[in-house]
Amino acid sequence: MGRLQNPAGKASPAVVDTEADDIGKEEPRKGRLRLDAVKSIRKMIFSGELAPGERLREVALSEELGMSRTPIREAFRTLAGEGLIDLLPNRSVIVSVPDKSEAADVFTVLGALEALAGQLATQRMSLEQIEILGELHADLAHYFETANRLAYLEANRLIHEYIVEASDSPSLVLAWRLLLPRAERARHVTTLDHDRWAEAFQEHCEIYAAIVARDEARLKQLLESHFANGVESLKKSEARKRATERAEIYAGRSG
Amino acid sequence: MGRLQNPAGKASPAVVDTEADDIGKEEPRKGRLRLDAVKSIRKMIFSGELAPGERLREVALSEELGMSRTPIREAFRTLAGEGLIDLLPNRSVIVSVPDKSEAADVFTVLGALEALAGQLATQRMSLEQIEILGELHADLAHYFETANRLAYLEANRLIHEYIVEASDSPSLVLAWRLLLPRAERARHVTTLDHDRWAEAFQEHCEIYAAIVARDEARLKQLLESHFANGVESLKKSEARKRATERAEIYAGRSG
DNA sequence: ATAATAATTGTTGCATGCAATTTATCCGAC
DNA sequence: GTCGGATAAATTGCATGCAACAATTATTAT
Repeated sequence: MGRLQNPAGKASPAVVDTEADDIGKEEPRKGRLRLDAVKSIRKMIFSGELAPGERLREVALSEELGMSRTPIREAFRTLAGEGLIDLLPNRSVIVSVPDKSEAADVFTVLGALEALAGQLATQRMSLEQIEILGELHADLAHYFETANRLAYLEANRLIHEYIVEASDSPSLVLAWRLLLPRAERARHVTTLDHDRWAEAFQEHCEIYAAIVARDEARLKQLLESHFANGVESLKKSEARKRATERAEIYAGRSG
Repeated sequence: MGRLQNPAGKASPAVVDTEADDIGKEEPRKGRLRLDAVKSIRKMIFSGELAPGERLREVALSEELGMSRTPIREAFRTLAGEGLIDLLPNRSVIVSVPDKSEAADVFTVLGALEALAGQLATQRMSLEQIEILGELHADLAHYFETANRLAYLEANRLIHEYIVEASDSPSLVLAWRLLLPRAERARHVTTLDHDRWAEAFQEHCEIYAAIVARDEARLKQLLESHFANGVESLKKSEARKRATERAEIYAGRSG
């Protein structure tokens, strides 16, 4: 098993393709093994392949991802910073177990952050930026009308990201980026029902209008309620899901 | 926050690994080298020993801190997550250069976070927690009256931390802790003049009163203005400092 | 002398080995 | 049969070595 170097060796098929560059701002040039590890492990957590509370062993992951333990270890530090895994002293690292209310929690905090982002952005956005946002909003509208759920969610994320970055507040962007993976994880376990979808889109239209009008106070309020409504919908969805799970248990289904 | 059991019943705050808050240990214990590195490097950045933009070389740091490159490298990942350093692809790591308005920026965001924390805390705090907060506030008052500036700042930090943790919102705590080092760095370059000190203490008294009264709306407003006032004072202080520096340059002083 | 290029040095990225510590297994006592 | 302790296996933390990449200096051509 003594693998020497792995130069240019795409020999390992287990590596997932790395297309989206969600979080890192480092250019994925050469030393990308660590970043690949971060993305792969994050994906595993989102997909549920790694269950909450599950132990992450360095050797197992390194073999699965076709790299040595070092980049895995370093990826752990990054993921720990995102709160996706917990580093226990001399013991294994485990996938953090999301509190049952984590989804609501993270959206609440994101709501506060984006409300502030909206305030700052209305003051600081250039006309070009508002124009770009208009295009993004048009995309969103298109995906809503064509009922393209996945594309809509991506456009939605882009808009929120754009507003946050337009706040021109490095700390705000930093904190927002930190929480984003958790929100994504939360989103992966919930579903967007159609009523909420329509409502959310309507809210987005108002948000866009408030930005164009540079109505700071209104935008803040809109963003706050946008997230609060999302949390509400989420809680309902969760309650429904729990009820379904209970029903399955009673029906004798185990998996 | 995603932790399984709380080991040995130590009612530790809701934070995961990040960095354990032990006080200085000279003995090269085991399993803590990485955390020591994080703390040491952070301190160097705060103290200015490592200037913004300065390159961090792994070997130099490892020799200075008496450890190998590995824990240094891992510490870099953590610090990069905090935004204190920037990781360039295959090049050196550099101390991130704080934007000249970073202090105001980070305090603005912290203000929004703590305003939310206050809202949540008023709903969720137990009577015991309020009692503990009362003790912390009494400490603060004592240090204010005895004009013990350093102890006051520490007590101040403890109170804010306690409120944040009392929010019982893992995401909020996570984001807050992320920004804290930046705020500390900002604080290290500013001074608290006496007028602002008195004003801030007065605000703290009102904050405490609002918590006892569980007046959510008022607390939120108080915290917001508490931070806004802090930012204001900061900007004035910065302007003063810049003026002084200019004067020194004209006077021919270089150090 | 200057500019382009090649050799050299320095630094980061990754792999691997070893020691320390934790976790798991087995055996005996109650 | 269950609990407790000693031993063995597994796993993490750290150190170190090697190769790739970047920066720097030396060399050569114009």
